[in-house]
Amino acid sequence: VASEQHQDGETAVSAKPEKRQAGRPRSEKARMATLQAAMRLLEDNSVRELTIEAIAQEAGVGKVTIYRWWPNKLRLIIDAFLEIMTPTTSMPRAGTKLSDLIDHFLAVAEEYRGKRGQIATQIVAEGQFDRDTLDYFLDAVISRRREFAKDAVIKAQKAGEIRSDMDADVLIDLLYGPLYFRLLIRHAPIDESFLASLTQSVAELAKAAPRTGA
Amino acid sequence: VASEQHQDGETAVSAKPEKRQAGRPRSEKARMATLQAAMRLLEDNSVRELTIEAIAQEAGVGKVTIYRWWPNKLRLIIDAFLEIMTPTTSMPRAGTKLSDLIDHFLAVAEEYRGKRGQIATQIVAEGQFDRDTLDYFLDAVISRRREFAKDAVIKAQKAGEIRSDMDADVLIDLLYGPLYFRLLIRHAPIDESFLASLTQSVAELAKAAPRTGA
Amino acid sequence: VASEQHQDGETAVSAKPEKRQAGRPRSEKARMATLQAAMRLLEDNSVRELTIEAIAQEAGVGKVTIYRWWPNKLRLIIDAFLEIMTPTTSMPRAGTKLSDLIDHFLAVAEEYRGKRGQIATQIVAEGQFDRDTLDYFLDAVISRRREFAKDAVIKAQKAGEIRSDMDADVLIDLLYGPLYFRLLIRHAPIDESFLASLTQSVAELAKAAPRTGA
Amino acid sequence: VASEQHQDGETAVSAKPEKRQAGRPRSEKARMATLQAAMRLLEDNSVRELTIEAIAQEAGVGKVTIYRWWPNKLRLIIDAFLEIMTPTTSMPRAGTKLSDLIDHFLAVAEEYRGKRGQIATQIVAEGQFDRDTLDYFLDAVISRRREFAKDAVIKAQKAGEIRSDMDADVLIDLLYGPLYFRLLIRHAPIDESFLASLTQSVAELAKAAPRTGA
DNA sequence: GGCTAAGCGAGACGGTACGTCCCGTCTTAGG
DNA sequence: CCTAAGACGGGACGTACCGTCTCGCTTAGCC
Repeated sequence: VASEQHQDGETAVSAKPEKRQAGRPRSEKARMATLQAAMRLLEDNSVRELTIEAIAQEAGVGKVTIYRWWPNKLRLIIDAFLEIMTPTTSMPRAGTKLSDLIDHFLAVAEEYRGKRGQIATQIVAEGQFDRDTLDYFLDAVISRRREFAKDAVIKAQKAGEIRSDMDADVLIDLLYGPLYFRLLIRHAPIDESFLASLTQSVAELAKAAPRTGA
Repeated sequence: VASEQHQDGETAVSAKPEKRQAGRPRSEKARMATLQAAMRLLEDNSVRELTIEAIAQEAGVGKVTIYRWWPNKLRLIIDAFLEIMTPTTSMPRAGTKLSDLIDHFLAVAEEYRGKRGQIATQIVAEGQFDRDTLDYFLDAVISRRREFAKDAVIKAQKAGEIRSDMDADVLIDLLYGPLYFRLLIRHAPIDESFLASLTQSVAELAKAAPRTGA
Repeated sequence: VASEQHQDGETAVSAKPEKRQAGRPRSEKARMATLQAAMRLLEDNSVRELTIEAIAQEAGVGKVTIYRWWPNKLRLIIDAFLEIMTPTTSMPRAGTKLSDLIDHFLAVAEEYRGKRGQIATQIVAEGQFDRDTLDYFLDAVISRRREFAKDAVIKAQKAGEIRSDMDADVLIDLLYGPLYFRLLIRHAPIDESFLASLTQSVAELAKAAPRTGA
Repeated sequence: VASEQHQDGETAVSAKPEKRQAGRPRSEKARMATLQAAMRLLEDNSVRELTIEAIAQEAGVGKVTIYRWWPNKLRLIIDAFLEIMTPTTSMPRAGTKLSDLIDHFLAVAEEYRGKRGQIATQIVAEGQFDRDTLDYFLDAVISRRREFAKDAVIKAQKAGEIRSDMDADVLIDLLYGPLYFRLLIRHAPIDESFLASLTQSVAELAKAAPRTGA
């Protein structure tokens, strides 16, 4: 998916279309084995508990091979998360209806209630200690959804479905914020009644006629 | 604040009011030195970078002394966070006004925009890998505020300030969720305009007349 | 037996026959409990494995009490060795016969083939790293026997039982040296045949007529 | 010299003459640095005082590297003792003369009166608490000399230089026992007069005509 | 088809922190 | 003033991973 790797510094438009590099090419087999080993180990271990050493062992791959292609554990895990785990919540086409936004949110929420949410949560947690990691995850996961959502909001505003004095970012945060809040703080469950109440509130807010005297 | 320590198992009503325990009593000096050393080191290091060894060194305290009184690094850091850093956001008396709730929220948000928020955020992050840690932080920090907030909401509902068909928990999550969301994901700043927009939205939602046809 | 303790500096002839010192007197009970605990633990542990902490625990005695009366582990163990274990090889009266010397040697050898020898051996071993310990053991155990042995040799020389050009110290070393050698190096067993062969050789050497042309 | 290391279990005749093992080979540089650091530290510290940590530090080597190749401190020290310190007392060819045996003994005694003897002595001392250590030292140092000595004795017996009813082991113990005795117990010095008296006695004993009526 | 160069597995390397053990000292209250 | 209990500062232990470094061996494209 997004693994451009961390060693080539020639992203720029090089003269020839394909530089042709000498030597043995990267082993796709090793790459997949590594990603799969990581996911397999994530079944029973937290992101924190995983070690590069254990992944290399499990994958039957040398540690150096891992370090050659990923700068650190988290990048590898995020790649695994993306490549192997996330074909699901792929973006629908943004409709003009408020309900499209909410439907997508509910799909995400549903998915994140399980193992996947746990891992995403742990990636965000680790990201607190490594800005690059957080940014990478943001780019790869959060931003994509956000762009879709923002698109949807703006279209809906144009269509008169959502009142136009509403900040799109804040509206989206009002939807996703409480979800992540409960995922991370775990002070209360993410159950049907919570999701219903939340989406209803946001919908109501979005639809409300612009206050006249504001 | 809440550090009852992790070793005594006789909280029950023992025979005599004060059992009087043998041996040299815990050194309050060592305890404070440790907490202060932790905070001092947190100025320049992330929670992750802190090591028990460095704290012990900085505090002029034996490692064992630390392990005797705190089960792990995080508990120590949370205690430091509570004891030394948090006299600030102490609870006001819950008024009956919606604005009391929002004022308190703004105070918390203000405080969390700086160093303190970073630390809280890192504690929550570490909590993802240790349930006990998360619970401890929840109990000591989140729950207190939440109880106050919930109290305020309910009083306001009785006073007719907030419409009564609103789930108090969800309302509070709508307020705090987006704040934590931005603190943790950092996809957008926590600035005046965000806080204004957010509080206004929540206020509007809270005040709105119950929908008739729901 | 020999525990003069390491703190009082008033061995000198003080004015009054019994100075009468203030405060609670030393607890003989604690002293014996300590020595006995040490010996009990020596049944199953090497001198090295013993810790002051474990001895204090086993004896139901405070660590400080031990440190008050013995400067270190080894002194305590030697005292225990002397007081509780060694009434056996107490000195016979030195006879004038060579056979008295050899009989005593055989008694010592017999005793040292078991647990006791092991402990003595370990004390000597620890003594390699603490001159005081070695000296204390020397004074208390080795020297006593040596004095007896030397006495016996000299008497025997005067009586014409042992030839007079023989250095008494070397003769004794020829007897005890091989015994300690095998105890410490364990290259060969200390069995009947070894003891027979050794004592016979020494006896022969002691009796041999002085070489004429020396 | 004898450091076969403590991890390979395939000394047996494996299929191919040289198995060729994977991975980076052991660093001879690290090995020598470690042994030399150990010896350097032994100049000023007793065997007991040495710590693996200090050796690693001094050698500029990781602790794990040391643990990888030596099971404990003593094995490392013995290897250092052998490799770096002991080219000296290497075996002469065993002659048929009693004097060859005694000359060798005197060479050993001379060498052991200094630093080297101290270290050997401390190794034996530590060996009292770890059978493997003692055995390893025995094999590498004591046994070699003993074999030479025994060879010499037997040849001398065949040549009529030493009387044939003498147990070779006991004869050797009569020579070396007193030396080690004084080294370990330190009750008397190992000086010229002692060595002269000792060797003379043993020589006399060895030469003495077999007792007729034994 | 042989040459060159990078990728590969294995695993040793220097290093940092871990959590534990015991040292010898200290600080309580009680005897 | 001694005693039991036990907390204290300190230092070494042996272990776990880190990220780097050699090894000998593929595995490819280019000459």
